[in-house]
Amino acid sequence: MTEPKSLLLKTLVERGHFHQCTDFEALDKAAGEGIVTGYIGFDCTADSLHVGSLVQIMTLRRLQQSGHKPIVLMGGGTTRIGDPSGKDEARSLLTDEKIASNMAGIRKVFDHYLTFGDGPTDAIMVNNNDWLDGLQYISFLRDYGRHFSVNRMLSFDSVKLRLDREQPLSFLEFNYMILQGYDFLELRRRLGCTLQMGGSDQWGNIVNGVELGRRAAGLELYGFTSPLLTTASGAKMGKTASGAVWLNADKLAPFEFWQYWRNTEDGDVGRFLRLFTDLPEGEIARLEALEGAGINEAKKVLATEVTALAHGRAIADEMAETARRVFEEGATGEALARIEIARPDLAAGVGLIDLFVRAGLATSNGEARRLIKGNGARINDMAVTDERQQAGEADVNSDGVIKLTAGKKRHALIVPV
RNA sequence: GGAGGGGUGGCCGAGCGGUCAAUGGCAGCAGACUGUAAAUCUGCCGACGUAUGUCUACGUUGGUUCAAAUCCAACCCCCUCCA
Repeated sequence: MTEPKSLLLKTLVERGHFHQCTDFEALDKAAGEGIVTGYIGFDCTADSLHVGSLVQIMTLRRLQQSGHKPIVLMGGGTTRIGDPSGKDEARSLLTDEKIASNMAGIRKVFDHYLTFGDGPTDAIMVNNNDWLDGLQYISFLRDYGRHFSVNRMLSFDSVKLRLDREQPLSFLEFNYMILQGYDFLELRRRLGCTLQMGGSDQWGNIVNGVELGRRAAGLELYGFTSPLLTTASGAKMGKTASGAVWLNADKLAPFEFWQYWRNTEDGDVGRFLRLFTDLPEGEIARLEALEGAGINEAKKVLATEVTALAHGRAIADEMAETARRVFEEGATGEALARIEIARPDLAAGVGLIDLFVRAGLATSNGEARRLIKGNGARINDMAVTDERQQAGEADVNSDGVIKLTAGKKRHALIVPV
């Protein structure tokens, strides 16, 4: 690999997005000469995207920032099949209605990261169901199926993994890579798209598309992958107590989102700042160099910057301020989860176990009980020692709420109404 | 179609008539230590219940037995080999 000359590849390499490329020099040249249209496909398996997809989203953002045109490909059609990559077994099939509603949820995420419109470098969103749904089986097989060798397909990791583990792989799923390859060709024809990007687990699928373009239509297409993201200690990213770290505010409260980034491991701070924020390199280098407890400042910047992209600057600042009040002053903060409770109920006394469950700090009575037994539960910052303890009106503090805490970091406010 | 193997908690994976809510690992939660970090150590980790307890769970449905994740039958699904 030579030093990239184009702004696009320079940016992607510098920001840590680069893992592999089918033809680095050629893509570099193309990006230096004109607008490159590139796409990344997204599954519609959930009604939001989570941080696992954030590298991909940011890759599209970098593409646009570098003066090129991003396409968000919604896998409306391919989701009806299910990508076998990285899956031990077949996912259950989703209904078409579910896919449609998932797609609507995902669309909202992208508005925060890309500028959509009709201009030359404006982002557009397309759905591969538009062309996959109407495919004629026989003619499709004759035109494109002949370019795929089963011998080769069997050697792909996504397939091999299943076979090696003696896990079933249905013919339906086996076709996924063919259709994804076909998507690329179709996007080239419809929109002049010459670049497909994705996570490194998509390498095989992407290469298929590039090769199909060459074999079936003599086209020169490029593939580019980003590293799969794990934390410095090797864990997969994106999990919290309450589940995946979603990018939609209605799936994960912005405060939790901010907290997720605030709790980044030390060794990841620099890498994440490059990947997930727009901060200039100099600023990142400065933050990254902080040592010991000082690195916490960098984590706050990281959390606020990432939240600003996902939820807007105003909300991000509010979350930073809430966190400061809650953690550094021990106060209650506006943005904590608020759960309402009827005043008469409260007057009669409510069991704390019940309250923790209602507040979402425990998923079952048993879990709340365990939390209390393990000294992890607090009410208004006082440890709860008796699981039969009740909360009453006397527990409402000067802010007019009852503050519940689970562990050190999870808080909720009970508001009498 | 034939022969053999298999389906266990979020995942991996033991158990192969009672002592099984089910060993162990991963993931998760809490406590200690810290910096709202990592690593480490400790405890917890199906639901309900203050609790001796009750209920639900080992592919599905029946059966044998005082007693079944464990035995039997049928069915469903998967894998391997043969045709």
